[in-house]
Amino acid sequence: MPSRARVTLTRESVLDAAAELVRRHGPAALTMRRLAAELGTAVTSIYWHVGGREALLDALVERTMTGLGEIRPSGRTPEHRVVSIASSLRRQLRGHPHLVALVHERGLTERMFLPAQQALVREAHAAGLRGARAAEFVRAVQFQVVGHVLVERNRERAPAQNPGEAELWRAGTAGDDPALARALARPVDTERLFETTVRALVRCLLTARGTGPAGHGTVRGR
Amino acid sequence: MPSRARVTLTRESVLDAAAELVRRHGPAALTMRRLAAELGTAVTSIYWHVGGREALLDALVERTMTGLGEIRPSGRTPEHRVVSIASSLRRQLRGHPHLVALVHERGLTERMFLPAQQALVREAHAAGLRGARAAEFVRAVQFQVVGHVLVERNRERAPAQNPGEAELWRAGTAGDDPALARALARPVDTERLFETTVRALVRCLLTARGTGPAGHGTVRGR
DNA sequence: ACCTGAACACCGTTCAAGT
DNA sequence: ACCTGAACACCGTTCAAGT
Repeated sequence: MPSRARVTLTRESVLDAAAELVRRHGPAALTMRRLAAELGTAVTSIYWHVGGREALLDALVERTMTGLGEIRPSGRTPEHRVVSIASSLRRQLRGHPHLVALVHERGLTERMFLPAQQALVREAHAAGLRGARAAEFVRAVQFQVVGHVLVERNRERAPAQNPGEAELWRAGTAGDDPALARALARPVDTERLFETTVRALVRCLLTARGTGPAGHGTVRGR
Repeated sequence: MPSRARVTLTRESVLDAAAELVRRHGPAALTMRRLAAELGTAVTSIYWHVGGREALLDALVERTMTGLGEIRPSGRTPEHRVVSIASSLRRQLRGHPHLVALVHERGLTERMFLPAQQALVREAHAAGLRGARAAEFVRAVQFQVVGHVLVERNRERAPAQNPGEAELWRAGTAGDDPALARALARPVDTERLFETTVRALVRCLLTARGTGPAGHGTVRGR
């Protein structure tokens, strides 16, 4: 009260500072001591407001995730609308690159997809899928989108692979298909790849007619 | 020389001990000090043989990866063979659960797929795909398999989601489809999901006829 | 060529003590 | 109710010194 050189410390202000630290320098830069320095307080004050580092990260992930915004499907057919849901989620996650790492580290990748699930269920229903079939469709899209984002983010921060695709496909390993070798030596256009694969997956799963999902494994599913 | 209470320290023996530590207690347990204790040497000796922690992890990932074993496609059609390649890679990676985390942390997920690329290229050719189309196919499968493994491994070590799918789909949020709600509240059968999605993706990409991969721009794909 | 301990600059967390 | 510094038990890495 007397000095007021700083904003009064609250749970919110701690989370703000933490989020800013992560945004600017990545998750590794978020140490309790550095955060305290940024806030101009003693390290131990943070423990009073948000608990330890684990709790802090939990709260941070939670807050960022709820702020991600609505999923608004667009397009006329279910196929287009599902692709738009997937693209929209991907775009949102790419807008918070460090969040993806944070969420992954904390074993919460599944949570990243929860807000999109309802939207997907609606599209599955619109496409005539119900029950377990619809559930499988939702899960398939979920795994593919989240998985793609994880791989994409990962490769973005790994500039020099060793040995990378470029070297692997320089020699005559391509079975007399130089165009293929050239294509594989080039960096991936991940956005295009994302749309292509999601579209292919959706098309196949939504139009799969007949006796349910393709049989699998040793006996015969369902 | 005089005491010889321990095996002579070599680069190999250091890597052995490190791999064992990771296998038994996870990557977080691999600290230089603990490793030294395990080996019965001074911490600094490790630096002479393998360099710092980064170099150690690099070497560890490298060694484990080369020991993963061959990819042996089985099945009569390209579709079956591609699915078998994907399943085989997934199985190998699941046999080294900590490796996946290690590789991901180090931004090397792409490397996990390199040994499988050649096999996939052969199948793409056998299916009549060439050049950029074949490359896109390989990449699509790559992203999907690696992405799936990442998501799968991630959800395995996140026992209690909060709020999880179970809670989300308990209420009447399923649009009068109780079977769907029940299915989404249940844990995922990831193996089945993996096979279904890979099969769907492969089928769609291998049989896509016409003018090349689906258009992707802002306007309207194909 | 190989190994050592001491030292440095960091961590997260606890706890008794202040106001 | 809120904040503090001291202390504890850890980290990875460097470096001069040993043999």
